[in-house]
Amino acid sequence: MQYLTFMHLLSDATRDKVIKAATLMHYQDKQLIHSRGQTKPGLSIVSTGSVHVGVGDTNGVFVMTGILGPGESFGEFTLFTNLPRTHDAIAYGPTAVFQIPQSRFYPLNLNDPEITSALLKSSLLRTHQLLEQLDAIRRLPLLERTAKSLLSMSYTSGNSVEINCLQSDLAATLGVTRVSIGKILKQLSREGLIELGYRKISFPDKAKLESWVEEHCNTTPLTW
Amino acid sequence: MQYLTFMHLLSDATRDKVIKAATLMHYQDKQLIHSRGQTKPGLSIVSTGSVHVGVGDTNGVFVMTGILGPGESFGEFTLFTNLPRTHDAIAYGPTAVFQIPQSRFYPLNLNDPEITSALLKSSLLRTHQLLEQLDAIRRLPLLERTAKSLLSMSYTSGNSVEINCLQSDLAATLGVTRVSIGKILKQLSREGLIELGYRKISFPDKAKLESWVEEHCNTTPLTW
DNA sequence: AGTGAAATGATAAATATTTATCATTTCATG
DNA sequence: CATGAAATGATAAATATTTATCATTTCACT
Repeated sequence: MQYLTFMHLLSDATRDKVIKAATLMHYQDKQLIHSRGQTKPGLSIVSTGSVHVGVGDTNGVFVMTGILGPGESFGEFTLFTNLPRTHDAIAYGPTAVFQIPQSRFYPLNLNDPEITSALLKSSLLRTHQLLEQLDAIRRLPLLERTAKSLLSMSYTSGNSVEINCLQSDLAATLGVTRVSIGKILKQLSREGLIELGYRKISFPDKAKLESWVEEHCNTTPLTW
Repeated sequence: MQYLTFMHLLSDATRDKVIKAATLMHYQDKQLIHSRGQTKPGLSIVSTGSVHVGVGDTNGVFVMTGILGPGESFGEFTLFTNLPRTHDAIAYGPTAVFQIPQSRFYPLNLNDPEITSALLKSSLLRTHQLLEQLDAIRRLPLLERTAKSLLSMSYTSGNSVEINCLQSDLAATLGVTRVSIGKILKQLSREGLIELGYRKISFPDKAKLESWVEEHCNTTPLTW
């Protein structure tokens, strides 16, 4: 999947042109890259590290809508609609991002149809993933959804045996309350699928969790 | 928003070329246009009528992911990835669809960068709508979510003052039961925001519905 | 080591949603 | 224009989730 990002869809020559047109910006962990309401359009591409995209709600909880890795782009929508940004983008860990303001993107795009084509493909893939996510929300009970989500988070955070996350953040991401998540997590830990810690959740037997998710979430081959 | 479909994003000249390259196919109500798993790629564009896109689940319930109206395209994913189709497409009412098989789409696309560009824009809009939907599921109660969803469906099905859809389909689309949707719809109709009919929901005062949604859903255009 | 804010654990009452069932309405059909 | 399948309306009991509270644990910081 990682090779189907915007950057990986470009030829070497075009990728070079894109990088030349960009300014490489560095961000520290938790540093804000873009925030809601900003009006300066531009294309951003993750170079190294990872970017969390979401919205900080009224209570200050960050509701995440996506995690972007190297090669993945964001900001396309503002670029093509000139509407203000309404998502926050935050660096997760030390992160570098290629920034291309609109003025520099236009000539680049006009001279190279490959860019539009790559943006189209990555947008179609993103749409596809979002459809899958929606599908999970509509068909799976909270227990299953939580397990699936935790597993997916374990992958995106370096495939480690534990993830650092607050139960309240997890609740916000899944769109339920902390109480509900608490019950679900206790249930999952009773089944030996996870272990609960302070500010972290660990996976004592990842293979077991994987097969549990496989079995209970009816992971339909909407993916490939 | 309602005129930002693939076809509406094209210039007259290019639109003519697209139509010339296409075969106009006619479908009866409920007739299958494409089904999940099919491998023959091609671009489809709704000419008249409406197309329901979704997945029939194990119980035979059709979980809808979108309603497409005149000018809207589907099948782009297969076209650009050569992967089997991930969704079923079903005609809702008498429907005509422009069909362009891959072999005829390629030369068309190569000679006219406008086509890729229009596909990109409509794909970005679709992604945008899906993000909004996800966000709505996570933060809005069912009443608000339903109103918002209905409004959005009215746009995607040609901005008409009524949409043709079963309450059970709507329920599956929102991921709740028909009983819940029934209660919510009654509530909305009591407030004069919608009118319930047999196999349809109409909007007697769209401006009122729009402002209600605006007010209650804290509707902000979401963007990456 | 002690302290305090932040996070987790736990509980009960209030709401919301589902499940299960049956009555009523609609409309295509014969 | 009568009929019956499909869709909608309606209800009660069972579950699930939220809201509101308070207790306990953890860990960074004195």
